[in-house]
Amino acid sequence: MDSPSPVAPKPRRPDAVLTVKDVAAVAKVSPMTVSRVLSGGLNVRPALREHVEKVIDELGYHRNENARSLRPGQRSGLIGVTITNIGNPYYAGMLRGIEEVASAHNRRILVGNTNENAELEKQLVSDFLGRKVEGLIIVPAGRDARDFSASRLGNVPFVLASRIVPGLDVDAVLVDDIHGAFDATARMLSEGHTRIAFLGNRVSVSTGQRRYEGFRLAHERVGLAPIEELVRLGQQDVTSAEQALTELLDLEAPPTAVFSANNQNTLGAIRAIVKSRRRRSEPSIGTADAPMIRLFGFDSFEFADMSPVPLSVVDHDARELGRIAAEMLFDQFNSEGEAVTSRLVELPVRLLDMY
Amino acid sequence: MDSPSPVAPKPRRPDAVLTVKDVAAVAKVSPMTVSRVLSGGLNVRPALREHVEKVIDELGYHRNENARSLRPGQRSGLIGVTITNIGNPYYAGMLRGIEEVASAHNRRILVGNTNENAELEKQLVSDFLGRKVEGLIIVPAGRDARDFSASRLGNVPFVLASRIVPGLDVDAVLVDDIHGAFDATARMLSEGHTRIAFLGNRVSVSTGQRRYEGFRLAHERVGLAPIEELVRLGQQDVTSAEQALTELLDLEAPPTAVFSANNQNTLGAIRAIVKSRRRRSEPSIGTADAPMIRLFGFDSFEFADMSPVPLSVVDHDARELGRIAAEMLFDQFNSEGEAVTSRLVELPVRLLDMY
DNA sequence: CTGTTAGCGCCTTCAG
DNA sequence: CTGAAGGCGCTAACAG
Repeated sequence: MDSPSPVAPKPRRPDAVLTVKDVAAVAKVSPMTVSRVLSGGLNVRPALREHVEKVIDELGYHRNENARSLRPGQRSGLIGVTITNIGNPYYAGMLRGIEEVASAHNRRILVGNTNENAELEKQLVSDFLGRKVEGLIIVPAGRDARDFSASRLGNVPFVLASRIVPGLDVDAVLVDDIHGAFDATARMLSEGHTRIAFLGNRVSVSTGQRRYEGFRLAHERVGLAPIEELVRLGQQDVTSAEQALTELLDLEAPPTAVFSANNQNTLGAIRAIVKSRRRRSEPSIGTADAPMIRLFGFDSFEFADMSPVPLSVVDHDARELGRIAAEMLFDQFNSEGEAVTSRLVELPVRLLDMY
Repeated sequence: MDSPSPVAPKPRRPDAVLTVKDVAAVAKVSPMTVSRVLSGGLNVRPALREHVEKVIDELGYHRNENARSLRPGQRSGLIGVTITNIGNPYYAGMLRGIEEVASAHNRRILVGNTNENAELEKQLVSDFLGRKVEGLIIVPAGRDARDFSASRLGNVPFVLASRIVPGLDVDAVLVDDIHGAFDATARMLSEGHTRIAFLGNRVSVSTGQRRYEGFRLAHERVGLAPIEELVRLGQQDVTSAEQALTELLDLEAPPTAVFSANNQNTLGAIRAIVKSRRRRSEPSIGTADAPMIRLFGFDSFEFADMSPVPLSVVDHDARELGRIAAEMLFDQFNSEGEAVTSRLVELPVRLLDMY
């Protein structure tokens, strides 16, 4: 291929990585001069600086950031992010927002998937701390506040994203779950629905709890209460959600409306509705004889507007949530040692009709 | 100076991060013993080991991995991943696959978003190299093979994922675009369709080019050629795809079938078809008078099986693609200096009928 | 089994 | 403007 190599670098070992010394040797200057050039070359004679820069480029040298961060006062430039499921499009959006802000602050992100496993989360955090991350953004899988104590976290600034941990008073950004669920439910109630099903995930997850709370409060406001036999919790995937709603639709007195508290449950609900109508040979669109069930889901998803079932969603921007979480973290960097009142941001939602 | 206080650790500066020395001082052993305990404590008296472990835990000490990786022969435990758009669910799936394998090998991942920007990509890679990543997995935004030369990449092992760079002979994992498009097209041809539209994105992206090639080859095999007026390239979003197909459907001799080369185009196609039938007051299902147009799309999506238009897809698993890319990278680690024949893995696809 | 020494790559400090 | 010395946290190699 191409090898008009003008200068033959002679690293000590053939496979060894280049160091400032190697560059210095080739450029015939001291390592210190190379170091200065790398840091902007403010106090270096312009001609020399250019010469050194050329050598750096020719050799393909990259400064060792790890060694650099070893010196006291130096920052590692790393932010640790742990997510319960990176494959989830929702968290992908969030990650994108985090990356965006981190990049703008010239930081890189270390990403770990906790798979909803608190033990794994602890290990990842510990590893990240070992890599001297400057801060952490965590979608908590664990529910034990002690695991997130300042000492366990090496006094590193951190922010909880999307979920909170009970009893843990720290910076966090959440979706406004309660208002979102409240508004959606209130709307269905105002449309005349009184038998509204609730499909949610484990209440032990803070979002699940908060969304159910909004659902309950909306009923309370009009002097009603959720109908227990129509409340199904704990569906973590599309299949179990589909099954749950199928069962409800087969009841003597089925629900006339459904609130699904997250994507998986919304998708399952749509499938259950479509299949149920097919099974009963009902038309795919609502009619006087066979009115379409009212469906409201928390969180939008890709192609929600292509849903075969009319659908409204409580929407928000995961990417924005990620951005805010990251901004909060960088805020903490700038207010070292100041008042430590923790902030809770609740990202506003909007109701969207996808039909 | 200070009286022996057995419990209270005395770090040099109040906010300084703990080091092995601090632990050693509190545990009343040498730093070396602490180091040994941290590395598994093989040659340490069990009682002493437990004592040290306890101190480590109480103090909340975390070993500095950056300092550790400074020693020669030590690995950084980092893999760099650059992706053109982390927010894209497709790449989120891929990232998950990568993380899964990296984790299994006890490596962490540094993730960067290149936003389809070759310059940004170069900067990210350079930064990652500075952090001494052991390897790189890249979804290339750039198309200049020189940017990926071994010297530019610091001789770090790397793998291209999802796309290739022309003229760059390195390990890569791709979807089997050509066969996928070929098989899909062949099937439509065997069903009797001869006027098949093609909706694709920029041919400059390797996947776009390869998918068109499969489309062309399938025609060639039966002695036909793609009909140029039915080929529309360059639609990057749902709206432009919808518009492109709408135009085709309004031709004197419209296509009887459509091959859409990616998600965005498939969704646009579905919309165009649904609206076109509505506009002409044709029933939403195919009839003898108004037969449904045949639609085949590359890549599946969340609601494919609920499409209002009968649809087949060329499906594959992005997570599996990520896994394979990571496996290939770790293979390279294990075959340092061996034969450097680069491997191209083409992930098999499967045709699915979603009706 | 435990401790001492030295040096990884870089940059702050201080001399020249 | 340039260079030399020293030390960041850690652990191989070598004592003891």
